[in-house]
Amino acid sequence: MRDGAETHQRIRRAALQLFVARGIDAVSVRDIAEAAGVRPSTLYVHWPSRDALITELFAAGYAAYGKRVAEITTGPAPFRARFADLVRLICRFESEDETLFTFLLLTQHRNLAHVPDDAETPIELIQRAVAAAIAAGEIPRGEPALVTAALVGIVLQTATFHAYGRIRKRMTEMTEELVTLCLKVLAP
Amino acid sequence: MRDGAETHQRIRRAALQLFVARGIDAVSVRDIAEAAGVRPSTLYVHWPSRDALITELFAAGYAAYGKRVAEITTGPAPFRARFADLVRLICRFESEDETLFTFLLLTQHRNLAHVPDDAETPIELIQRAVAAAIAAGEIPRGEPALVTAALVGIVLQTATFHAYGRIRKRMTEMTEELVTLCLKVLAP
DNA sequence: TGTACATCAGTGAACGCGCGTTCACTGATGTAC
DNA sequence: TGTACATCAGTGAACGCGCGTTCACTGATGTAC
Repeated sequence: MRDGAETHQRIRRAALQLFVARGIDAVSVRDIAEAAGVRPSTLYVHWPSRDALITELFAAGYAAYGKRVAEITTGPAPFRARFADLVRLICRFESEDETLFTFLLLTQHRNLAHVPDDAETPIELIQRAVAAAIAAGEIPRGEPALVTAALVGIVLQTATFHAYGRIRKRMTEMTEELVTLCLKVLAP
Repeated sequence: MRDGAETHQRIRRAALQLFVARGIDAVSVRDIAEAAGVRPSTLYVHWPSRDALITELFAAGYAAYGKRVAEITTGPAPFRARFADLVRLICRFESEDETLFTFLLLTQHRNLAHVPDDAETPIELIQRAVAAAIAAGEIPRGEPALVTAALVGIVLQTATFHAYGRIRKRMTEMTEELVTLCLKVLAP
């Protein structure tokens, strides 16, 4: 009955871990409360609803992530260098908080509707940078959306394989191999 | 009260469409029944449970798909030719039944646990072919799981973009551009 | 330092609701004679 | 062709359950004097 902020964090962590392990819909308020060592009603001291907790978890992770993606994609460096940095950022982000990254990765579709309209998605930022690089002749011609899908797909599918245990190596150990693979796609 | 087989199919179709549109967990037995024009209890004439319907939908699609993937990946042609054919197969499969393909694509994680153990997943088949091609010196050296993730990621992320309306072109219109992108990854 | 009070994180018991599911039943269709 | 019966896809009403959520209450902590 004392440190509300500490309890708040404990519930967030418990919820995140359960969501990643079982999928959001398979986790009840009672499950989260039990894992956090509180009673179900305590969640309503900190959030107005189960959904608000989910949205907060997603929005918080997504905001931090999107901001750093925006800084890199809109920078002044050549496109290939920027994209290589982006891959490194994603791998670092994954290693810093694997649970949060996996949560964002596996629940992106369900939650993207909650992202404010004015905040552009990382995908949109990347696609715009790809389109600009194609227009400037920096990288080979191609449908921008398709090239973006290919680049993003290489990285996210690897992260997915990693999340499901199909790849045991840590993302940070594969960073440069991923960069190489992406640069191959961008080769003339 | 007559043609059971026709009703069976109508329920399958209704369920598939709702699952793709809203996500499996957001669709109730009552929703499916209403969309199929029957009463909820009718579903239990055709399946023992809601879960059995889901598993059947997934297993049926997955079996047909997996079989064709197995034929191509284990064929005698050079690896690059086989993989190009695989990309063409996936694009054709997507066009033949977009709803079924999207269902398999978006629910793969949830459902892969239901696939019988002796049936190898398409991913495993592809990864084994990749590993063999690397060992034979057909394609550049690299971690087989990572190369597989890159190749699969290019195709599936494109399909995901398409499923979410980010790419308007049909998959069959992008087949050869996808093949080209994948072959770039496999370039020496 | 000791007492009285305010605050507010956390609780316990209960709520209404929609869910998946059951089962005795109906009645249209196919079959036998 | 007409009648009696068997089949079985589909129904209607009801079930128990677990869910998210509410709210009056508790009691440890911080503050005022």
